[in-house]
Amino acid sequence: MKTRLVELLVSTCDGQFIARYSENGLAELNFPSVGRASPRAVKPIGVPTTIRRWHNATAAALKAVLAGRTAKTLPPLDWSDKTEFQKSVWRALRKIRPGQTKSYGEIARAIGKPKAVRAVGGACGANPIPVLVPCHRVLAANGKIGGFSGGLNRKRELLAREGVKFLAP
DNA sequence: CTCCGCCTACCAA
DNA sequence: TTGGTAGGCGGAG
Repeated sequence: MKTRLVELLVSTCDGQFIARYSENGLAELNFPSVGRASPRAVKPIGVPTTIRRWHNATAAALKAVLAGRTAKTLPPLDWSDKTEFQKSVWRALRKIRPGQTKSYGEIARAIGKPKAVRAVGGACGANPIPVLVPCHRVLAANGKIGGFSGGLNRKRELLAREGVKFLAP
């Protein structure tokens, strides 16, 4: 169950990401939008202690991944109201280490649905917590970069920082 | 039910 | 190699 989300910003070398928390954990992470931050984002005061702790973890993890390193700890992720299929895909994504990649087909096989390749792409596109749930580490079967809802340039950049080589689209 | 998508394997040039 | 494409599946409306 997810009602009102608490919005907090994370300032990084790439701009201000917006993190949204439910009572269960981090529910969404948005890439910095062109322009200024969401006016709805609040400062980390008057925020429940639990959420502040989660946010500290989010901020540290985000900066680590943006630098091409492994996130030591993640806050709890709120995937309630998501489908089982999506959750299974995202769980599989979390097992891919920085610098490693898998193809959509490999993810499909990993979750026991070898033919749901395209649907895996759909779940990646619906990932509400990019970067921390590393959908950018999924490439097309031919070694090409594949797609990315956050914009291919971001995917290229994230992969480059992890030292990953890929073929042109 | 229909339509669409961060895919793939396959076939024709 | 490159380009076109049918198959397959989950999600949204």
